[in-house]
Amino acid sequence: MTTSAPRSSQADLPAQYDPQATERALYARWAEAGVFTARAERTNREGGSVDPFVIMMPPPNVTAILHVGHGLNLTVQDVLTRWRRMAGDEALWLPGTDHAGIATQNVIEKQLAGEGKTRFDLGRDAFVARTAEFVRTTGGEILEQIKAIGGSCDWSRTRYTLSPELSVAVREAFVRLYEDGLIYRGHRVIHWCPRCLTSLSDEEAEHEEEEGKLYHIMYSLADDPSQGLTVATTRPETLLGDVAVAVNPDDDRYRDLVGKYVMLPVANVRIPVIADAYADPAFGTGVVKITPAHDANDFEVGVRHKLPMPVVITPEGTMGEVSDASGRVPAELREVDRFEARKRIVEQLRDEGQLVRVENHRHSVRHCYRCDTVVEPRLSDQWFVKMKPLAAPALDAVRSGRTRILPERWEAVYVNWLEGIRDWNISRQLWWGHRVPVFYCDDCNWQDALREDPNECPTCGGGVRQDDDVLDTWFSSWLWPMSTLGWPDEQSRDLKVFYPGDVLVTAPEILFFWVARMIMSGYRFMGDAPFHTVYLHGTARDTQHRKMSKSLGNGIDPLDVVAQYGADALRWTIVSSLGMGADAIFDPADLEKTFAPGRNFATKLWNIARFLLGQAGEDSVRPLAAIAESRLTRADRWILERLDVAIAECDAALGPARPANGTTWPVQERQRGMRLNEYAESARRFVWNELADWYLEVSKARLQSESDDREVARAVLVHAFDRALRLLHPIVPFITEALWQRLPGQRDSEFIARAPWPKARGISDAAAAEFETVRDAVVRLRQQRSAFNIPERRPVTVHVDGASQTASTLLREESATIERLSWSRLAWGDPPAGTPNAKTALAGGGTAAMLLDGNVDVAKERARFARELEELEKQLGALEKRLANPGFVQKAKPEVVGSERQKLTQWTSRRAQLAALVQSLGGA
RNA sequence: GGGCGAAUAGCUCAGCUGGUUAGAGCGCCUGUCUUACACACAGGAAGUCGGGGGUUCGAGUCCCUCUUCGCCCACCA
Repeated sequence: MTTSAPRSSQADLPAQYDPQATERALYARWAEAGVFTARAERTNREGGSVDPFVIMMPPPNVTAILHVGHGLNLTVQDVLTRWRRMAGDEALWLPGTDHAGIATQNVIEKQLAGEGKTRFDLGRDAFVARTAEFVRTTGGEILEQIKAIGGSCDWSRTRYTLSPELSVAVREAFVRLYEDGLIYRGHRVIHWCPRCLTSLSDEEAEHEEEEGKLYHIMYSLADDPSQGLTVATTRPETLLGDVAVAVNPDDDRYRDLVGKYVMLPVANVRIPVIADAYADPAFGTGVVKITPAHDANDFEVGVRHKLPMPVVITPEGTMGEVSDASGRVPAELREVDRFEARKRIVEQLRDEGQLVRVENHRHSVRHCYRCDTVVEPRLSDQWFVKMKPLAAPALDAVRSGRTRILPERWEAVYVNWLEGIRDWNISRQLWWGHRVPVFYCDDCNWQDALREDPNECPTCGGGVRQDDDVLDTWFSSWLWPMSTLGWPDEQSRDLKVFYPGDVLVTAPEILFFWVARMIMSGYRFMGDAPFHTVYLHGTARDTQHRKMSKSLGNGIDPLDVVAQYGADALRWTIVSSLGMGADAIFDPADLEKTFAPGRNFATKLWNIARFLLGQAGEDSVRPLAAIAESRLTRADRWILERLDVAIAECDAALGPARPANGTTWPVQERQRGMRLNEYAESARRFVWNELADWYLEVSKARLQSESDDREVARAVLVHAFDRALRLLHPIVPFITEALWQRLPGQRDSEFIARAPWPKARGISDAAAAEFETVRDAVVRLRQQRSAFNIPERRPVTVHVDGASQTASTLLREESATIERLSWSRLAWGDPPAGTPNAKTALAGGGTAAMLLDGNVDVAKERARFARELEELEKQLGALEKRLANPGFVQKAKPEVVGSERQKLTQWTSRRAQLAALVQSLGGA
């Protein structure tokens, strides 16, 4: 053994960890060594022996710099990926970005507006080129941000939804669905954003509750102006597009009027009174105005009754005679904004005495999810995907347990949505995106969806033109789990090896937009779901529980946190906050309060390493397996057992990585795992409260000795810390890697990032439990010192008496440890006569009574014990009652009853001890 | 309108199938610059588990109800 001074001491390591100096360089080394690159040949899908573990990163929008919500999403994925990589899987976390159709186009249009231009000034090609250029820089920045927070993505497989490769996939999917009759051109009322100038899917038009008005308007009978019908509407401006008023066929009030005509105010056209069950007699007046071109329900009525469908609102949201509306819009209302027109029309109705009354009316109004403009329902021609056939297998996936959704409650939401699914409007009147691959010949009316651009019309040889619209951005996203792996090339190696993947990590907001659709496309094109687990994490919110957003200015820039506290601190705080399904609350006004715990934890790890390197030295240590069990002390056995417990808890919290049978989640496993906060807490408790607070303190004396026991202590210490670093690496990858690299001893990998995940030793013995007694004794002595204000450094002698034989032996054997950790000296037997003493006692299994000398207040101490005794009596009474209860003994689980009995024994003896103490201290 | 979730220490939250004396971090109080760490150490105070009712031998945990907050869905003209 060596007694020379360690070659290196903690002087090498400054007192505090500096993430800035560490993180970037470490990341570069990982990347250079290809640690994050998935190797297909190692997997059992290609003759290798290990399972693949695949996570597809939800591609961030190229427009947005990352906020802490992204940080949360990415951290979860990275923790899982790093965990599985260490656990032996061939882990693939595939990164990429999303071209984000509307969002990106809006950004560029805003830029142009600043220059006093519109996209039409540039023209389509120039606009697309400019957007692509913008995306090149922002997209790159995002990927750098992911690296800064430690994301262990496989950068060799980075993808982009608008890349040539993925565009091929998008086109293939479109053409296949078109050929299968699942994509069709629909003429109907859709959601239209007058600001973005495009149609939106149902999901993109979000409901918002608003305080509105319900206007009651008189429509006079055409043949008898003295009579009329009162209709109720929230949108009077649409009356210009009215083609009928509807009453319920069973509504006696209006039966006689069906078939007659009314005069439409303002527009002054005759429209019929029709009978349709859509009119609800109980709502308003029971009479509905029918505006087929500007209301989805009215459109249905219009179709049923073969009514004309005049469009009276322009794409820009102003009033106008767009189609079939000749003579309906008065000249003074043309080009007037719809909300201004509403005011004017109401005024006019009031003036003409047609406005019966106005009442307040709370209702929800749809808004554009990108710009918040009130959406206008408009009759238009759009491309739709028929969803019912796609939804069926996706429903079955979740019902059967092929794919689970966590937290479980979202499964019901998912099922509910899919059961009522409606067709998906996929065409957008934008320029930024995948162009609809449908071509037309204006000469012979030929039309088809094609994989390759045609030069001429295949039917008549005439010129062809491509559809002007682009596809919903989600039409590329929904293919992500397969397009990123090479689909539609069925021979693609990555596709064969890494599809289907494992876990999808995202926020609940895009369950419908994205998750459900990926499952649908997975079944449609690959015949299987793309993942077996959907983990929906909470939303990042501020302390007022408001969603963090750019507009509210309450966001946190993860890079700020990285700069101030380090990536590990950011990740630690995030993971600690990840209760299953719970939102994560961060305080943007107090980063210190929010992220200091993570930084402090990193510093703690750093200092454990400083101690280890300084006290234990960097000389090689024996592997634990080379040390005979008999050489291990109680403390050694205890910390090794605690390590086993920590490993077991971490494994249980993270849960099964995949269903046991590989395909379907059994009921008992379906909700297990993915408790990242519990995993973090277990690991933290082990390394801080057990390893650092106790084992390390206990080892100090041994490490300073020159006996062979020093080598044992070094071996155990290094082993335990090594395993702790491994357990923590997925959460705090940088500092664990930095420290692990310096650890003396055996290396079973070049990087901790690829080192094997810890396994429990599975050895447990009574000696480990005995250390708990030692710990109890130390704690009790410290409490006494504190209670009696005896300074820590002041030596006191503790006289032990009344101990049971076993406890006495144990305490004698461990007295050096107890003395050291409690700054006390143990002596056996009664104190010298005449010393002013106070009795005290040790807790737990050590039943020894002790005397603590010094100038202590006997009465005060007696009172303390009396209080403790009183409390114990109460608890003991309840316990005795419970154990005397036949119901409990018969019905409770045997192990519960057993532990209660054991407790009774312990408490009873403690009671006797306390009673004796109180008495000996002069108590009544 | 339909559905779902939350309410536990001053703050942010754990507490998984009902069963130790309900836990953690931060904050607070007392002491300590103990040769790894004051971003730390030791000790401590602090909770009628939102209100009410019920089931049970036993309820923070299950059921009903009320209150407050939040989310999702919706063809409330």
